[in-house]
Amino acid sequence: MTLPTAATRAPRTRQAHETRARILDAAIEACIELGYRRATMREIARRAGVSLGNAYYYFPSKAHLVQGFYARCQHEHGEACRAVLARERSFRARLRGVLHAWLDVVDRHHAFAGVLFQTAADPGSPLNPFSPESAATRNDAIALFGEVVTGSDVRIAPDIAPFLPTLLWLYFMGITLFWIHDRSPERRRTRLLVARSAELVAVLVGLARVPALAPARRAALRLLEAVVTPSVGSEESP
Amino acid sequence: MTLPTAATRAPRTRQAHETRARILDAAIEACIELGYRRATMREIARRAGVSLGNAYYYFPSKAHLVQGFYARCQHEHGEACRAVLARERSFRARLRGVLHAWLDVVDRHHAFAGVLFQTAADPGSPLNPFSPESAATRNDAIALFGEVVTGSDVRIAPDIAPFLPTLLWLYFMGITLFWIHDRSPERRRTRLLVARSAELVAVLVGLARVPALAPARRAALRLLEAVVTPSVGSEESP
DNA sequence: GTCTATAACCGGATAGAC
DNA sequence: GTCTATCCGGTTATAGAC
Repeated sequence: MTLPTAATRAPRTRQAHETRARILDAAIEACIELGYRRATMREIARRAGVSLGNAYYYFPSKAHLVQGFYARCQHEHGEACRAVLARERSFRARLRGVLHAWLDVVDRHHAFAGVLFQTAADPGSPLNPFSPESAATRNDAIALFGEVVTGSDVRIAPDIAPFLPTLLWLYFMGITLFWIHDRSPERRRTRLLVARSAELVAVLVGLARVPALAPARRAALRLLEAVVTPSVGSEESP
Repeated sequence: MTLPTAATRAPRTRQAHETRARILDAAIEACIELGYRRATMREIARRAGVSLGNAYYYFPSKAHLVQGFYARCQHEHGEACRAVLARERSFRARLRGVLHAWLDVVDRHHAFAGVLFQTAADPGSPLNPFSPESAATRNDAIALFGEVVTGSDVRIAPDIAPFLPTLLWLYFMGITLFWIHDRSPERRRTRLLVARSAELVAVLVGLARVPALAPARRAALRLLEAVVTPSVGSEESP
């Protein structure tokens, strides 16, 4: 999470690197403690023991600063998934496990996730999951869903296979979107959505190999070819 | 588009109503002309010939002001759809037509749609399509998709039918999200997405009635029951 | 009680000195 | 690389006019 990003100034000296890390840590801490709004740039700078201007020297905007927080969550998620993927063999269980692990990581930050997502929704923002700036992060996530598939016991229709990791990642984005808007106690609705939609996805992936469903598969493939570029090195397109 | 909303102060006198309309018109004009960012509240107030504070008397935030713009687009879309729905009978053509009509209406505003959407993405924003404040707007849109279904020649599986309008509306939201991020010339990718995904949706709706697919339909229904409240008076839930 | 205005406040972002 | 001073725009407080 202290890794320099294309969009932020890479520290040249050892001391600079530490300053940058201190600012980022202060930002994450302040966000958790105060929420996004009250974690003002001034407050973050104060906690880091630097001036406001100095914080902006390292991070061109508040959004860039928050990107570090997201990266940390994704890192934690990756760790949590290792156990799941080592344990489960069925596609459905692997998919469910990975999604629930995500909720386990992010749920305690639900309160300010909305504002965070708001920043991410701007096509011009570096936090935007479709942006070039977040390509590395995105590809890691897509690769994770690749593992969900390859390590499992399902047989995938070969023409669908190259699109599946990206598709699952898009599905994951959808779940996250639902979670952000979920106001049920402890986000139980999202948990329910995960359980039931993972079930459905598993059924659909199985059905894709049934010969009688060729017309539907053809329609789906034509859609995918038009709009999703296949893995690996994959990337959602617009 | 000058209709008072729950979230904005309803004008009591005739003169107040005109002032409110003037502010809204100025806002829309400024947004189109200058883009969202440069359409500052001060500039909008200046164009409307009122003070800054007065603008805030009628619209509690810039987001509320922009909601009027969205409402105008939706109104235009409704008009454009009348011709489509009168002309087309096939489900696929009706769906495609309604979606293309939407793109026809909004595409010229693509440049600042991103920032607009950013406001809409905040769960706390009145522009948020899932918010209580936008229930009226949302229900109108869902009703439109109800018309797409009922006026068409398809037979819908009866257990799916009550969910279909809301599902199509969610699909429509997804298309809009894609459009916002679409950087291809003239948003051709979105047009392609509409054509191919409408095809797929039509095929799937047809398949829902095939008896051999009962397991998939059951999984889908369990998902819908958990997470989507059925029409009419429908509302996506969280 | 309904409307309008002026003067702040606050926080993200920038300029430019050291 | 670090600072101070400043800009700019969304938002709020509040006083007065109808």
